[in-house]
Amino acid sequence: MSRPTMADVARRCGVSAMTVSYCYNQPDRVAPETRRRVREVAAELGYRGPDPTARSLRRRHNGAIGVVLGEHLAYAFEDPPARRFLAGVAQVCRERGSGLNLIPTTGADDDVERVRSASVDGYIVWTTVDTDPVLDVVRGLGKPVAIQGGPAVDGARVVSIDNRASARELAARTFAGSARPAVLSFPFDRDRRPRLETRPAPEEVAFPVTRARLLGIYDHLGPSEVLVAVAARNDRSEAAEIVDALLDTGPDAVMAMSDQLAFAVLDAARRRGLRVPEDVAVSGWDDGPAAERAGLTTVAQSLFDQGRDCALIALGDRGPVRVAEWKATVRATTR
Amino acid sequence: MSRPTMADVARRCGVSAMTVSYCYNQPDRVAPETRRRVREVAAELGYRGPDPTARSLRRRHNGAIGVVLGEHLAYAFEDPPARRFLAGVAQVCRERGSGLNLIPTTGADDDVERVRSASVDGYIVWTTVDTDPVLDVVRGLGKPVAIQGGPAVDGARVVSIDNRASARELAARTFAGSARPAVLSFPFDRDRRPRLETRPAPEEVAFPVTRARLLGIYDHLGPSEVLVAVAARNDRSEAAEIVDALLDTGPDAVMAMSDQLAFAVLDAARRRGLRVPEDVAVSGWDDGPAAERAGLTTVAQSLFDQGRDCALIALGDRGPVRVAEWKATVRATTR
DNA sequence: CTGAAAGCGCTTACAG
DNA sequence: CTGAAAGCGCTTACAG
Repeated sequence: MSRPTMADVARRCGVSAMTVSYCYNQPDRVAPETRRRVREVAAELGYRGPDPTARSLRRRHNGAIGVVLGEHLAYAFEDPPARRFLAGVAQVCRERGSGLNLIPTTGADDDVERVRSASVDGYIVWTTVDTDPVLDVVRGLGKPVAIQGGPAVDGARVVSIDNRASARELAARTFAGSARPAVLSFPFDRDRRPRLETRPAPEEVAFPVTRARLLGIYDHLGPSEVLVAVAARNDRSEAAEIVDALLDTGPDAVMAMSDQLAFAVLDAARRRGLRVPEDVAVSGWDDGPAAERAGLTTVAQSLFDQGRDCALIALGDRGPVRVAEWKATVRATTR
Repeated sequence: MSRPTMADVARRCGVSAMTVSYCYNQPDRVAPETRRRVREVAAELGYRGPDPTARSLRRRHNGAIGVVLGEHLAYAFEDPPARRFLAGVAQVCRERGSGLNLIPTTGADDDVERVRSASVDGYIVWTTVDTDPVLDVVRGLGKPVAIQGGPAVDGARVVSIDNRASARELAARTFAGSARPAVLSFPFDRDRRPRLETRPAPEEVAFPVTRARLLGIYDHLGPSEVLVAVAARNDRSEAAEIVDALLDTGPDAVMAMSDQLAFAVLDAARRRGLRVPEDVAVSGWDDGPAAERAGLTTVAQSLFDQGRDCALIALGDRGPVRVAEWKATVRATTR
């Protein structure tokens, strides 16, 4: 006999399997003496408790949520906002005794199958492109789905700040008195091709969060021109090159779509001897711990709390989705 | 009918359940026309494929590994070495189409049950204390277990560098010409009480990695005295206070047990106007990307590769455990 | 190329 | 306080 099963313990013990089951699940229902004997035999046989998979099948409940990250997984451990978000998810998992299943996807064919075949009770999708096939899969599974940031799709609940409104307000702060405004944007789509564009059309942008922020910026700017640099990813050092290209055009104010990207602008400004905010105003998003230290003007939002909210949704909480809070935090990097 | 099952599809299609099963698992065995009809009916009914839990039970295989982290989970996303390790684990998971289950433990009573009831095929335990009850649980489950760093226990395979040998060699580099050597150590146990001790006994140390490094340092020092500062955790800013206490004693060389802790020493040295290495030599462990930038002398090891190795073990790979490689990388912070 | 049947290991509503 | 039985949804070796 390899691993002993509940039936083995029951047989050896002279009781029914259900009595053994109750010993683990509702010990109070079992006579103390019986319980003692069962535990003894279990120990003797090396039985360590009910098989989790069989239990999940029977109970129709896995005790785990799946978190879909549209990136190589190292990303989840590198990107500061993603980390804060996941920390929030993890906190709820702990409170609820739930498991946390990480499901990285990269746009490969097997993504969909890997997402579908995870034994989880609900899904959290980290913000992705409008047409991500993973969205269709998770919606059709009859399990709760929470999406951080967007896109908004039927059968899923979105946890996000109002990106457009926050962009509008931040633009007002960052571009005050600016003659040559510029934007350092997240990638527009999964291509992640870095580039410089003049007032790109919002329809070009496949990531809804990025699109909404661009729209908010346009709301503020009206019809005026604006240079938009597109970073390959949310990475301070990797953005250095595109930031250099942007600063070569001589902007006097740059709205970056994250603190990390804003730091990349501050780094480059320092290298060039530009004064901030006198020569160039800079702002970001997220208000991570580093933003305060750097005196960065930024949109504060709690990715941690959004992680918590997503986890609660994925675990089946019904209540209304509360719109995540944000606040423009004005510090020293803007005029 | 809530979610349709395989049997529903079969019935509606006029075939047996096993034919439907084959359509998903070995499509070639099914006649093209039958396959087409099954897919059609499945789509019509909203059947999205075999239930993962039922499949796991039947196949006796979950397609997932559990990673036990003896910390609040935010840690996994904050600690640089842990992140590199997990990135390595994640890479193997991707290659093998396996799931990745994060199981944070904090020493609470329910730890053991949460670990036991994860539906996984194997476990990875991130280095922990000798007496962690989780070790006994995972060993008794009849599933492969890999432990990063240690402790070494029966029924589990350890993936680690030779910490004692690396400490011996690093001590030789760091303490060359030193009259007042000191150590900035990881915590000794789960208490994580920061403190200053003079040559603490190795038996005091419940974390085997920390103990082995201390032993290696003593190997080099012989019977001489050495001051050991114990940090609460592997965190650059959090260590500032204990580092200050250490520097107040005027050491001329500090071996820190990680790059992060070494940076904490460099930070404090800079604040005090101490020259490195002239006034105080500093070294660390891990050789993360930041170490090279800082010119830090450190023990290079690939936590990423160790993550890969642990994942392969947890997935059932048999081959001999290769001892992880390390190399003392001497740069500018030592004499 | 397709099917009948057994069984993965458990839990639960119901009876006694 | 304990048990007989059904069933969670699937896969597989075997037969035809």
